[in-house]
Amino acid sequence: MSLKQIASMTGASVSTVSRVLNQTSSSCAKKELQDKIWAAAREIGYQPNKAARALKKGVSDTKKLPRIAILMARVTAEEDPFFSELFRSLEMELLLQGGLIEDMIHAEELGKKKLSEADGVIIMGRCSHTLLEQLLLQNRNIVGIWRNSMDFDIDEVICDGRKAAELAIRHLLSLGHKKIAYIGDCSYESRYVGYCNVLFQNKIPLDYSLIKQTNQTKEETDAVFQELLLARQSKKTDFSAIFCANDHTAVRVLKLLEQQRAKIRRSISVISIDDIADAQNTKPYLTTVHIPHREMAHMAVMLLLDRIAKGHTSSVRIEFPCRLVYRDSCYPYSAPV
Amino acid sequence: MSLKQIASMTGASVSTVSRVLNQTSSSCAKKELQDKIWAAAREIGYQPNKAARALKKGVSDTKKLPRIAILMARVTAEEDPFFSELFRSLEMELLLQGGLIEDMIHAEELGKKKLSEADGVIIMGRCSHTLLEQLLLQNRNIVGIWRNSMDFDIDEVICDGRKAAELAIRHLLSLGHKKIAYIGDCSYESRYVGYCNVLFQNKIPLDYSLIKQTNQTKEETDAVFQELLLARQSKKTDFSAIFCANDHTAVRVLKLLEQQRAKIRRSISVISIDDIADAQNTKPYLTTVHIPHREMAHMAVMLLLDRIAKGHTSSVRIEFPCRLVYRDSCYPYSAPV
DNA sequence: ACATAATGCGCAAACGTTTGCATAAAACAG
DNA sequence: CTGTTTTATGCAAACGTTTGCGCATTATGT
Repeated sequence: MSLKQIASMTGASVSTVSRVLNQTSSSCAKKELQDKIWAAAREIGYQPNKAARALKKGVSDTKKLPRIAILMARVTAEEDPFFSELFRSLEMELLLQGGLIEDMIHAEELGKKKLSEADGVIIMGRCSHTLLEQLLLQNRNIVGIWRNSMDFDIDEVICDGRKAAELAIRHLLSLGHKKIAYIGDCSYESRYVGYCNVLFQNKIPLDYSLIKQTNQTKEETDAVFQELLLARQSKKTDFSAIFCANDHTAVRVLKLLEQQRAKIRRSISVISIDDIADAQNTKPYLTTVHIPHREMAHMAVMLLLDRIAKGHTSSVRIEFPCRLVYRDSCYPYSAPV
Repeated sequence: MSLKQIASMTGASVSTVSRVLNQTSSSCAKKELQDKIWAAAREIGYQPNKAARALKKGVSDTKKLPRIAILMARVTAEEDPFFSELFRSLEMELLLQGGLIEDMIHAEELGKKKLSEADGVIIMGRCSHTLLEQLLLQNRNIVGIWRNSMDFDIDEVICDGRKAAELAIRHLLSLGHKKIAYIGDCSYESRYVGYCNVLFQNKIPLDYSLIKQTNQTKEETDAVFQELLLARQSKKTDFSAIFCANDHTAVRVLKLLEQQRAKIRRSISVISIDDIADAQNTKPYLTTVHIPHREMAHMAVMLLLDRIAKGHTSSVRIEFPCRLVYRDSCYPYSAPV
């Protein structure tokens, strides 16, 4: 399938065919011949050879890669493994889809100059409204990922924390648990809301002695865990399951449970949200809610590159579903002996 | 930057350079010459011209276009102009992004054979659950557009009808209207829900004599309009605004209002949803809620082609916001004389 | 009817590669 | 030293386009 073929079909020369099909100028062939050429083109379903065309036109083969800045909170893998897994996914997708990481900026140290040089910005996690407003003035191509907020007019790729929590809690309920403790960072409001929601729907009153807020340091998790244990031993509150707001905490909790097995004398179910890699290094393996961060990153990058290429019109909200991963840390409820 | 340049730098011929750099066979040049060529290549930072290479290698430039089937209800532009505008947008985006419309199938006459040949399917509007289940067995690459349902596990591009309606009704409320009539097709549940919601939130009881269901034929719209007018003249219900579930109905209603201006003796606000092209051909121009069907189509096609290319993993839900378009058919409320 | 301008069309070169074939040089076997 | 294989290299054609140039044909103005 080529110009040559059309040429031989119509008796015209290759150059004429080229000129007609490209409509280089209206005066390059008689109407009659033009029709014949178009007919032939349609007949064989002509599609111009892009390579040849690009070659001839000398189109710069190296279309410059869009430069992406990533704006993120300063979070180490130690503090939040999920966050850094998400970041890796973003990196990978950028590489795969041909984006160039222009810069990685921590929200606090935003030197604005850099951002305006980037073609697009990915915001990971929370950032202040004032910052976002500033950003919007400089650059319309912004996609937010992993920020459960919907206030502003930027593209968002999200996974609903509330729904994830509901999935987890419903699972515990279906196993017969009623007294479910909560250990969570205060930055996971939506997951906490999900926890409360499901309990409320099932007419289980909140027991505030079972609800522990913590930042995610190991020390504080340990302390909070001890509080729970003490409360339990004083027979005031006897929970049979723990819902952790994220895997990072849950992994620590599993370790503590293992260490204190003797004291506890009853298996306690643990469930959480994220499905980080470490969730499969625990004993027992952690049952958790998977957040599809690979797919989310894929979508975020695709969306951003599309915005950069085609221009931004209407902002969009892309929601991914999460899914329960059944592993070994949840047991059917059994009454205490 | 080309082989030729390297050739002239090293004194070798273009063919030799090509062979060396491609390592076609280990025995194609003396060690010394090879080194010289590599050195030169490094010096100018040689990057092979992909176009030329593809051309020569005859790599099928015509990576076959994915074949898309569109599954849609049988709706004519006469019956629902928005639906056909959306369809046009889809057609355009498919063309633009390099999809091939394999077939257009009306849901009722689904000959299954065709669908399995397509690489992907776009479902426009509602379709039965059993049909969807069948479809999922044949083809995972399905994206739904314009179907306000979320039951199944397929990609969805949506615009929330409830929110659109809420936008419209809130606008009327902000203009001071309290008695707002509803004329709508029964297939627009979510818009009806939005209407009820806002009234409820504002403690305005529903007046069922103001709520008229209709299919969208001109005749029935006319009949329903007459009913409303009669009820009004009997002084039982005095509405000052009409919310139509879609522009198609609203356009007709505006015409009827214009015709009967003498009888009505008071301007009645009209608002609806869709923002079809005809909404700007009315007198007065119709105030309505814009549904970004172009952007939705763009996204749907992009998503589908991506699924086809990369495989489908987690289904996703993409929600576009709608936006109120202020035109001339809504007036501030003024008490009747 | 003639000069001039406009149009219609083909030839051939070019874009940067790759590769079959030819040739020259080297290596080897006798 | 001759004949034969192997190795090293260049020539030129091809891939499918686009486009400048030139020639032939037709239309236009006087």
